[in-house]
Order: sequence, then structure tokens, then C-alpha cells
Amino acid sequence: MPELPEVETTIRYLGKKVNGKKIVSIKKSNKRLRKNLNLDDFNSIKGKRIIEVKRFAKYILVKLNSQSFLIIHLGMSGRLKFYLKENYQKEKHDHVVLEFDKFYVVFNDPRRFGMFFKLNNKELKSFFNNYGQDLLVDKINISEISNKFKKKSVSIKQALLDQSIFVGLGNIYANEALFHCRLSPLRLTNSLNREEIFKLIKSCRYVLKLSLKNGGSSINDYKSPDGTLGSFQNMFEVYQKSEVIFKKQSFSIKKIIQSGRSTFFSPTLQK
DNA sequence: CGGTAGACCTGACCGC
DNA sequence: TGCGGTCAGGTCTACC
Repeated sequence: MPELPEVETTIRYLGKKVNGKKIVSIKKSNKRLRKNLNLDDFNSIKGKRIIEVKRFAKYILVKLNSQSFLIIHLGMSGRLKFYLKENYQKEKHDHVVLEFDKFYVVFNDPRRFGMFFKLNNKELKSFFNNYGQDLLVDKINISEISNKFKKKSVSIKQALLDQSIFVGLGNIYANEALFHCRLSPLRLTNSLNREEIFKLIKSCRYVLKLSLKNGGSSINDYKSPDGTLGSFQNMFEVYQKSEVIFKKQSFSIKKIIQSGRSTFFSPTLQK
């Protein structure tokens, strides 16, 4: 489900609620996620205080007052829910429940591609050592991207999803960004000149920021922790569309599969 | 090493 | 109403 704007929306909301608060208790289901808390880590969480909630790539990092972090990844269908105590009702696929003094924070994930685990400071560094530049916050180093692009011979669509080059783009925003800069998803990374790479990055940042401004995209299951829906899905230009209007003319959108993911693009407009 | 299928899951939707 | 097929925001692994 969630790409970078959805994760960012989640941490901004949650940070305001939990910063400085103590975890009174923790419960979990016995269902397997992509990564689970081991027993020792599970037992160590009760009583810890939350210092801050951050994001790295599409991961949510909850810093605890014990030189360690809860690491949460929402996978395809995960979300964090926030409930005042009197409002909590258990739902299907609630996998982790963090109890605070006056509220609960609940990790829910139907498909269970998500992760909920713990790392100490040292482990954190090595866990995140192979990630690329964050399109939302980093000042992008174009030369580095350009070098990575030259060394590869994959389509630029695939490259956008490769988290060791860029961090945070997922399938929706990769499609939207490519349309925004009018580059064909079929182009190979080593065929782009510097100007095209610059354009591509600019469009990625534009699309991500616009989505964030609109609270992310809500398709099927994504909601922010308080249940609000994002609205960027109403602004998709190509994703899951069959035609696009440009300069009052209508162009058809083609759907193809690239490395197992759907790509939507206009062969006429994107070169 | 680099690149690509397939695996991991549940649920929604569509056609019969 | 049910059954089978297809598809979905993301990673990771096993294999050429």
C-alpha cells in the first residue's frame, strides 16, 4: 500500500501523539509478518518511553529511551491505527497493540507483508546501509544517480523502484512521475542524458510532494492513523487509467508489465 | 557480479 | 451463492 507520502503522513500524525509517552503494555498476534519481534525484544518493550518517530525510506523508526528503535514497515496493506482507549475495537489483522496511558497504537496488516521488529543503534546502521537518496528530503546528488544509471541496463521504471538508487518511490508514483516528465518507462537507464535525469528527479519530487500535501493516496485500505483518507488518488494522471487528456486532446494509456509490476503510460506523449 | 522470475499473503472484484 | 481467476501501495530469495 504505502509509498513514501503515506508513510510520511503516518509518522507526522503519530509523532504528535506518542512523543514522550510511555508504553504501558504490548500485545501481539502469533501470525508471521515479514519480520517479527523476537521474544526477548517483545519482553523488553514494556515500560519504555518514546523519544521520537522518524522515517527512513519507507520504514517507520520509533526511537525508544533504550538506545533502540521499533522498526515498522507497512508492506502492501499495513497501517498504524490510533484509538483513544474508549474507542478501541479489535479488528481482524490487528497484529501488534501498543498500550499507552490514554490510547492505543495498533499495527494492522491483512496481507502481512509488513514488518514490526526492533533494532539497537548499531544494528540500525548496518540494516540501512544500502539505501539510495531520499527524494522527499535529500538534496539530490545528480552525479551519483547518473553514475548508477550508467552502470545499469534496466528500464528507468525499474530503476525508480530500486531502493538502492532512490528511496521512497513505489509503483504509483513511479508511473506518475514518468508521465509528468514525459519519459517512456521503457527507456534504459544508460540511455538518459544528464538533462533527462534532472527532469526525471524533478518530476519525482514534484509528484511526491504534491501527494504528501494531499495526505497521500487512499486505495482500498490506506488511511492515516486517525482514519482520514488521502486524496491524491483523485489526481492520478496515468495510474490505473485508460486515457489521458493533454492540450484538450485525448491519448490512450497502455498497460504493460515490467518486472512483475503494472506500468501505465502514454506511448504517444512519453518518449 | 547483475538481472529476472517467483515467493510471501489476504481480500476485492469479475465472469460464469 | 459459489468457484476460479486476476489483481493490488513492497521487499527478498533463489536461480540463471
